Amino acid sequence: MPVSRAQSSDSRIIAHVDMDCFYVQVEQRKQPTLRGQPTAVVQYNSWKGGGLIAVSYEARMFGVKRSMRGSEAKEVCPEIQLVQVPVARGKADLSVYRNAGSEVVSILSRKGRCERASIDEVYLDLTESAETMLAELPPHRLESINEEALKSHVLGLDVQDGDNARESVRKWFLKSDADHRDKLLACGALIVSELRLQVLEETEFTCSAGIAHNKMLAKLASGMNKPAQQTVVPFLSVNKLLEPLPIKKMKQLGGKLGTSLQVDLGVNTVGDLLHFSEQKLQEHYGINTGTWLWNAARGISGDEVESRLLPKSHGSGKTFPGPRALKTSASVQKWLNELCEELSERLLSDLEQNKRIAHTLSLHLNDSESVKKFPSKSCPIRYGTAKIQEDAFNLFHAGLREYVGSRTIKTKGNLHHGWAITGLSISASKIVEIPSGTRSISKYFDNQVKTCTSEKQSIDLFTQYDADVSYSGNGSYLRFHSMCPQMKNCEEDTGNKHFMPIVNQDKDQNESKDESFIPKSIDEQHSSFSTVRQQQDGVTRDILSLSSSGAELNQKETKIDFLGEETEHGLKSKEQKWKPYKEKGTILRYFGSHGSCSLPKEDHDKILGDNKASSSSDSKVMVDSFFEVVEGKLPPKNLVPRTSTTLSGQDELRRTAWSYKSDEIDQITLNELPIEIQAEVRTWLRPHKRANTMKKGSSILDYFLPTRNS
DNA sequence: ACGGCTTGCACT
DNA sequence: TAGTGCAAG
Repeated sequence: MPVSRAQSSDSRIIAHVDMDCFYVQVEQRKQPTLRGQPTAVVQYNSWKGGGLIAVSYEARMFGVKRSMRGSEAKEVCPEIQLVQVPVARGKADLSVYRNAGSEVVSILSRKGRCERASIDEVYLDLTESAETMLAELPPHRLESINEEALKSHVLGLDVQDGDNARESVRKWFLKSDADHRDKLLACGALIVSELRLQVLEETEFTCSAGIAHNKMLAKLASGMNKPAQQTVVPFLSVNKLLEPLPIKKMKQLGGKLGTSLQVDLGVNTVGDLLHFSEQKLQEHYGINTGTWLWNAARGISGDEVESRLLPKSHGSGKTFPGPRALKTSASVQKWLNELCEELSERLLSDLEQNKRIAHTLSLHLNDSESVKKFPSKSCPIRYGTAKIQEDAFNLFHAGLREYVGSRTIKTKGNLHHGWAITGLSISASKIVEIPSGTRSISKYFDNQVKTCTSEKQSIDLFTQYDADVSYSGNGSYLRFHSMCPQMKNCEEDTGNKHFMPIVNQDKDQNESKDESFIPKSIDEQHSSFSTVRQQQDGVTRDILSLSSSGAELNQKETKIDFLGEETEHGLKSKEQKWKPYKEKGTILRYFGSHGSCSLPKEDHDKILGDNKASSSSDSKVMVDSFFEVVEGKLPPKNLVPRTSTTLSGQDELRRTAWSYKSDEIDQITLNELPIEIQAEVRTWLRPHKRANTMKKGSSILDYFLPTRNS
């Protein structure tokens, strides 16, 4: 049956804040003479004046639109000022805008829970702040309401014109017998108006905002009165707002789904959508989307504001339209190198500034020449520009082989290999924070990374690893897989998901001739690896630091699995793969702090699915971990071999799991650590709690199911 | 033969 | 999971 929870319990106060033509404002701040002038930001001026990506409101009045070319804009608005996006490494560089966005976020996140939704938008959950305000200093007790708040647009408010508007807004704010939800909204609007003023004072940027009872409505509202204004959506005006609204104006319905609603169901406004039962919508669009649509039409959205001030991934890409498409391996490599350089730089600053590490590197390509899509590829990330470049290029070859392999192709001497890359992008995802207790460790990392990249050397800074939080079986455990370049005799590990592509050099030879691409020899690659290995004489070498946000599960103990046997280094194989690290005589020494109890699976799932449950004060202990790879030593006594109950019998034979108790750590072991880390580890060995960063269940249904059951 | 470049999320 | 596709701005 229809969902009822959101309607009744949705007295949250949510704001959406949206910077006005943000890139333009950033440029205007840099160059104040542009203020007040019709201005647009363009990238790549050479072809038809470049493409517009942001347009000032003055320019919009002339009919200038985003997606116009610079020359078109000049036609409709001759006096328009066109500012170019900075270019670095042959591509647009958006870092100034990203940084400006961060400035804004740091201000807007002062009140309530803040979610950075894009480079220039945030959502705020102001429920608590609004409730506090209402309890302590409700608007009707205020002597005055600030100007900015008085300029609010309150939907459904009877407003004549001119000065009257402000007067009725004031009355709305001061109304003491208003609906409780409206009072909270009023508080929210006051808070938002103050935040917006702070943004203006501290950054010189204006923004617009919407204040409503959920994200969807807040977002809708923030776009209604721009620039530099805010709009409030009282509960009772929701229906009037939505009914006449063109379906495509709703977030998520601006694309194919919206078109389908129009074409297939004849739905043109949100009001039209009301005539369809939830079941009917589910029949057309599936259970999740169907329910979502049914709710959306009624202004219901359980979507929560996530607490997140930083992006979840970093990417760098470029298009090579039509004639400029990349047709040689060498040109792809060249551009990949540029993209990887940018990405690496951004990863490094994320590490420095936010103590975060990405885990996955992905490559996406577009090929114009064929209907068939070029496959995306990913692998574990290794820090250091050269490493990233190398891995990216390997990913490209892995994709390429798959791509051309599946189609008949006559290559011989033909520069046209049957592909032409029109889009190239590389991205880093699965970014996790290094636990706060490991600051000095991250610093240690940090220095190494810098050293490495500045010397343009390929040093294995981060030995590859894979943190695999397993939720299956009885009780959970953490599994760490150390990774290294695949050498001969490695057994396939079915449990591991990351593999580097195979680089078949025989196959590449044609290309190398044609395109002067010289593949790095396997020996070379190995030597860079063994350089590090050689240094590993008894002392700490490769240090892996890992925080697993998903690991905020209760664990009696954490077990580390590592796989088997040392591999040969001097192989002459022409193939290289990435596979699980298997070292004979290698000890993974592991230190961790652990929770002290375990949960039955249902509770376990509950925590995973419910952000609030685990962020509350009774949240369970976070598992922090830290281990190093040291050769030629036996496990310290405090590493007790165990058999993991979740492994199959065969795996049990191959794997050894070590669990560790923090109070049994061997001082000698500790003393082997770099001096600056020792103290840190000692404090860190004491169990401590950490905020949960676990995402809420993402299915739309998840938002509503809890109430259905209750 | 062009709207470029980034993000995030749902689905499978 | 990794890979694909959609959507937004």
